[in-house]
Amino acid sequence: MTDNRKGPTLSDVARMAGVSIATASKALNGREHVRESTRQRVFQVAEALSFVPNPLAQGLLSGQTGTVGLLTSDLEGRFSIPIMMGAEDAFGAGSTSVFLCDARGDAIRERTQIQALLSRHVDGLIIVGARPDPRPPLAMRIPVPVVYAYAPSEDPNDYSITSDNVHGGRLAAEHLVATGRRRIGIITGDPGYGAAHDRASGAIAALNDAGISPLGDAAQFGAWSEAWGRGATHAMVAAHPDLDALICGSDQIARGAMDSLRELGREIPDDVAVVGHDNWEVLAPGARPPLTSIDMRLQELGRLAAGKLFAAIEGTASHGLDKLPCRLVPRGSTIRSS
Amino acid sequence: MTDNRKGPTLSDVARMAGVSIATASKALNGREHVRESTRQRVFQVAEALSFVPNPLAQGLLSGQTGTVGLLTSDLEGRFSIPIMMGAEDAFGAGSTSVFLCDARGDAIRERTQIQALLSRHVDGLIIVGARPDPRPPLAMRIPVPVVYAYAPSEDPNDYSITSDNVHGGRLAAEHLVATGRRRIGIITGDPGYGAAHDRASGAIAALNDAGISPLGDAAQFGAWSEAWGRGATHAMVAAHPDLDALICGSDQIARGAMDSLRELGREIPDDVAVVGHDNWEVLAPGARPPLTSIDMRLQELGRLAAGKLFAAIEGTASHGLDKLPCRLVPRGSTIRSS
DNA sequence: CTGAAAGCGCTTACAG
DNA sequence: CTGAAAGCGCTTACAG
Repeated sequence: MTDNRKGPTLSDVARMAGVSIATASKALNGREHVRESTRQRVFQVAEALSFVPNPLAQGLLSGQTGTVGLLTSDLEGRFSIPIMMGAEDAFGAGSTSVFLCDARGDAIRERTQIQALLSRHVDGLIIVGARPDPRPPLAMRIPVPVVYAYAPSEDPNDYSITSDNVHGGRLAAEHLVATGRRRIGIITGDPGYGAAHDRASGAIAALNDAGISPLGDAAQFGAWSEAWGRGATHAMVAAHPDLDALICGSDQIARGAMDSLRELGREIPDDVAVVGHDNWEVLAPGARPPLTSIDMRLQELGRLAAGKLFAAIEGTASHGLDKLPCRLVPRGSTIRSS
Repeated sequence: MTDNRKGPTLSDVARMAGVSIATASKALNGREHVRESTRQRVFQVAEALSFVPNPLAQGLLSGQTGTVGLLTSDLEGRFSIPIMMGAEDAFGAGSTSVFLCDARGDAIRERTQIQALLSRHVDGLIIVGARPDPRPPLAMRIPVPVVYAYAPSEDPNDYSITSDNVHGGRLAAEHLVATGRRRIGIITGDPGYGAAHDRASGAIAALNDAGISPLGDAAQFGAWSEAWGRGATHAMVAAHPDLDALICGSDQIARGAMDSLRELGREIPDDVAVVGHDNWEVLAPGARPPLTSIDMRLQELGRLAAGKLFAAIEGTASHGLDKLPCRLVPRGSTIRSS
């Protein structure tokens, strides 16, 4: 399990290459004023010893550690993990590492984790909120660049990147209209979420563009749960027996909706088409039929966030809010597979 | 966004307290041979300056950094996040931080991430596998203690802690027997998973203890999916129309099973009781009725793993395999709520 | 082109 | 009880 902890050190390399450690350092770091043959020799020795510079020592000088902290409050890891994967892609292997910490949606814990990250001298921070709505900016002075992902910061001076919820709603509606639906209901989540309103208004705008209105002339708000999806669908079918499509604010709501539709004897997608939101691997493809859903492209979101953070670390900070367009993933709940 | 990067340093504290930095260091670290009044003065100054020692500098000396790496291959974050939370609990706030990295189930990426973690001088590693089955040990020399969680290492010389799948299966069966069920079927996942066999054999052993056998005299293996749960349930009902309970290898399978039971006109739990496995927040409580499930106590698993790792870092390494008993969470799918 | 020296922030023997 | 000095591993002006 354990082994000799210490690897070779720069002075080992220097000694074996017959140069001073200053020269060895310069050679390895590509500084100028080193004879080519010397550089080569140093490299050979370094390779032979499989020398790896100690980033702690480097960091002590430069203040940079090649690490970035990703602080999440998303207990499920449902949004954070794809975002983290995207961030890792952007930073590339080896050079910069991304470390994820969980704040558990707790402001105190958030402080503690940030202190821990900061005391380890991360070069930057990506803050991933628990919900897509704007959140207050970090309540402390942060000496490194910060990027807010998924949940934007309320401070327009910060840089944030979030999913374009209006666009997501629009995509869902356009897809249904394009596939011939006209009697379309909207069932979405907790009215306390701005994202719920955004998705609904995007959908409604697209319907209006097609000359129609949502059933009941408004979206139905409730909760982000299957149970709400079931209940709202029952009510919707009772009020509008001729409905032919449902736009749902989340995959969980959509699952509940599909459940109730089946119970009420409506065939999916023949009688009623259903679109979800999140394109969650666990829920969407396994549904019966597989659920068409709006994908927020979280991995891409993470990639972009990391790119902005990297630029800020290098000195070019961004400000304001970027919105990443969504993508519709069509499946059997809206289109009968041949 | 940015600020004056550097905080106060030990020598700032020393200067303001009118002592040498050696004395300041000793005072702050509780070393002996420091007059009490001196210590107090140093502490006051440190507090006033909100001095935080630079762990990079400390680490350079001690070789310890107060960080632990948690390497996961669990893309969903479904198992890793609770384990990480448990580990954080065990380490307590502030002293040791846990950083999560994602290997994406890719051996090359695993190496890269470990190199990154190691070059940052983590004090130890927790390896969380993607599936509960034994996995090969890390393919390289690791100079720090390692603990395998969830997926045990194949090397008995390593220390691993995993969920007691046999016990989980047993709990499910005992619960059903205790609530009066006798015609019990077992539908579980991919036969390539040892965990599937373990859960099934635990359940069968408990049934045997009660003097009964599972329907069809064996567990039905298939896949970890809703679709398999649906299909297997249809077959099970056809073959054993008098069944009164189903033990499922995962919550997803259970959800599929419940779906099919309802479709076949069986009331849950009156006609047929259903037990899942994982107690997954997303699927279990929202089911109709809420799903009784086996909880693997992943957070506790993380806590224990961290405890062992900490002990190993302190010099007391463990070896072999610990199995954490499961916990049954009863809900409406097995017990009619009053 | 090369190396001696100072220094990043801290800790630890070792003298006083 | 207190402090000057050396050193952890590296980089960076500054002399040669």
